[in-house]
Amino acid sequence: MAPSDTRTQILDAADRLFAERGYRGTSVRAITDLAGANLAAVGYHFGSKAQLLAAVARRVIEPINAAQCAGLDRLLARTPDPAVTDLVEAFAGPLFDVMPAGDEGGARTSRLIVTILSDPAEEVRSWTGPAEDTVRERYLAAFGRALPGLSPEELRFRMRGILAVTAVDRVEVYQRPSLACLSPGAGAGEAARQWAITFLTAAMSAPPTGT
Amino acid sequence: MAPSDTRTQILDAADRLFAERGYRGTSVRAITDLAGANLAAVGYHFGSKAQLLAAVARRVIEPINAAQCAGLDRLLARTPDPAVTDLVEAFAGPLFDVMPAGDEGGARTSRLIVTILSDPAEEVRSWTGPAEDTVRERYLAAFGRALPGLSPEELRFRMRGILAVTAVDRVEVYQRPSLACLSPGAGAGEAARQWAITFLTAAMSAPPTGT
DNA sequence: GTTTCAGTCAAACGTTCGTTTTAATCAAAC
DNA sequence: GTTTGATTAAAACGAACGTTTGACTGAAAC
Repeated sequence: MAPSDTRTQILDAADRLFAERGYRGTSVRAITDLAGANLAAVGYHFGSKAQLLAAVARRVIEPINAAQCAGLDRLLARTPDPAVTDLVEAFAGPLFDVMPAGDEGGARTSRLIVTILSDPAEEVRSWTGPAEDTVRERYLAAFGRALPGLSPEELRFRMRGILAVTAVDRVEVYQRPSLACLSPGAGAGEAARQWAITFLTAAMSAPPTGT
Repeated sequence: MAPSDTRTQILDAADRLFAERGYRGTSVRAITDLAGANLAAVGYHFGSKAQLLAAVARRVIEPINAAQCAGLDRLLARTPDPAVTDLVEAFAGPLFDVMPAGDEGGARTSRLIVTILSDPAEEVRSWTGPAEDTVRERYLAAFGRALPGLSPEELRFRMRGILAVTAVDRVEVYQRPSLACLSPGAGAGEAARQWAITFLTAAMSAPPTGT
């Protein structure tokens, strides 16, 4: 058996409940109940509720960061100056690829990410490591070469737009399933992915705003 | 004196604290302390913490909705088929105009809006009225005429993108002031407004994604 | 002068929270 | 068979929460 099966079952339960109810809206008791574990197991395996959230966050975000990094490496191996479309796809694509078992097309995971990223509490945002900043800086440099004439400030603004569009769209669909345009399954996620790439490529390629 | 000065002071305090710490992260005691009022005043004037949030939400969102509606009316009075740029500006502009006294360029109000919109709790999202859906449907129809060939589903996706970009950008700046590109004040907000219009006009005008 | 009533106040209610403590469990090591 | 060390279990901890209560206030109404 894996090192302490309860540990991963708690991670799974916390993953789901944090996404559905937020960090403060989820009690440790609710997590251990869903995981079929004892209340004290969270303290034993993770130390505290905040450290449990950090573990959940790392488990879901690290693969995305790795995929974004690998995608950029793949592009740069071909040409030193990739096209905007390719950069957009390499950066935003991994956000659509996360879909663990039981996740409705990755929407629940997206909900978890937004929950973590948008929570104002310090303890919720303090899980982050240096890897996230590194990959963002690398894409920033690549986009800067693909879009000469764009001021660094406006470029940063546009990169924030990429994250906003990819994350928020799927969150809304998750919260209000009536918004789901297509039947659930692989089809819906794939359509949203293509829409996002179209939308964001056009947005990123816009001429610079006059200062 | 206005009808119960404590009432508006509680509204102001709740506005600030909900934006800074979220709904669940803000205790009624913290609100009444900041407002200089008694703990029971919230129950007396609003009924409950959830109803206080609803009052705060209505107070901040209603002017935005009215401005969006008026802007569309103004455009439609000139021509039945406004350009995409004008529609983007009329829709996204009011989100940049909200800056009550003490708000750092409207960033705190944006934070409040995102807090309300992204909170998973039912009681937080249940403040909404029919006015919000109405104005969105009107813009949807106007964008549909300006962008023929776009499927209704992709059009809805793009409209969600508008909200995502305008809201999320300013939230991030609010949470991490180090991201602020320009010196604070009227200049920073105005630059972001122009960047957003450029970004979103290009995105909305993109040719339809092949099905 | 008395009544009235919206508003304020201190105090307490019962509940839920995250965390800690202490004892029980159980397979592997010796 | 006993010891060991990691894991689980039950119970309790103090603190913080939203809400309610009942007394108090002070100016207007009569």
